[in-house]
Amino acid sequence: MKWHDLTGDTCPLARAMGVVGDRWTLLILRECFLGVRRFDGFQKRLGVTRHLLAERLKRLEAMGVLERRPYQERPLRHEYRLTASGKEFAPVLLAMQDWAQHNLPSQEPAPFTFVTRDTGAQVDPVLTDKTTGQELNHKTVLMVLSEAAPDETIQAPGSDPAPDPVSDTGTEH
Amino acid sequence: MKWHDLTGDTCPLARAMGVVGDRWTLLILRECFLGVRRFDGFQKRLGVTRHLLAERLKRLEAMGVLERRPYQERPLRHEYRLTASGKEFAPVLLAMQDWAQHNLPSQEPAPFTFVTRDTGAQVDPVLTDKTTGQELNHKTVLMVLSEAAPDETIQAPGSDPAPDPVSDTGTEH
DNA sequence: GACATGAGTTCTAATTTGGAACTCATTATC
DNA sequence: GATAATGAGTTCCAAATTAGAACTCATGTC
Repeated sequence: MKWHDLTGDTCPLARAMGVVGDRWTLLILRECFLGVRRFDGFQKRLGVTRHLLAERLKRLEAMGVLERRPYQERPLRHEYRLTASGKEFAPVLLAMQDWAQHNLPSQEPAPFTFVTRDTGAQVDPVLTDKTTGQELNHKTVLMVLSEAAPDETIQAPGSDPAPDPVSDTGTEH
Repeated sequence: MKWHDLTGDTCPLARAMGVVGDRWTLLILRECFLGVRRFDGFQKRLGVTRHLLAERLKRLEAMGVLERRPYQERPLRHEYRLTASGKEFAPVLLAMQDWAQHNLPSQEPAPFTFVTRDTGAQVDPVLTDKTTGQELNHKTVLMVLSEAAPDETIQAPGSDPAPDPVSDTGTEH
């Protein structure tokens, strides 16, 4: 499977991987949210090679996540900014940061935080349902195949049929 | 920069990239949430090479996201299950799926959906603050460097100093 | 004139990924 | 009893991607 097969996949997560499925792209977006806009700004802060950075910025632009716009002429220079689509990526970054902070601990504190714009307080993110307000996590939400053909249903063959996908099946709590 | 430098980074997002920063790992986790647990199950559904799959599963286990446990002896066989840490990844997957569905559209419908376990209704995710209930997005949240040294502050040199990192600075709305 | 800045591009070498075949233990089939 | 089939990898080579460094080009500064 090639990289670009992913961007046309029917699975939204696979399409997302076609955009941010590498070690650098999400970090580039992190920098965007921190206010970085220029090529050398990204390059110096991330340490990514100029080659790859150019590649990634081009792809993010092609995907509509960033836009390239001139900030001066003579010589002509462009900067990269988040589009509306790029800005909507903020919750993903927040959720990912929160997960990593809780599950991939580090000695050092994180080099940045998310604060609310009005009060400046640090945020404590939780995913909820827009209509019911219910918290969304592995205990409350189930991922289901939409109309899978019978032979496409997932099963653990043998003695453990049709498990509840997310919950445990075994004897442990 | 090497792959494994990321897993020790002070930035949680960089550490997260050390785990899911490639095209396959997130899709492997997707399959886990759909109930897949066995090597050949992942391999057949994803089309990933056995070589890489073995690599990735090993890494997810090493990172504490999956655990490998025997489900039979003679011959000894193991299955892969989400750990508590892995299950906590659900909101990230949900946020990512939601973003991709809205921002990387496709002709075809998604092959799966997230529904609530109690009512079976499709979820409509939104990230909120646990204490205030405020919606968290690019309009309400700011990403700030924690105690950056003066020379480390990010700035667009020249005529556009200290921009509000996330909002627009230009004349457009 | 020599050096600096900003945004890339080009080149080669190292690493990672893809594809396919191979292993090994055990069970099922002819 | 020999021959597949299953499940979970491993091994090998070719192809693609990434890293690292140097180079370009237009302008601006000392």
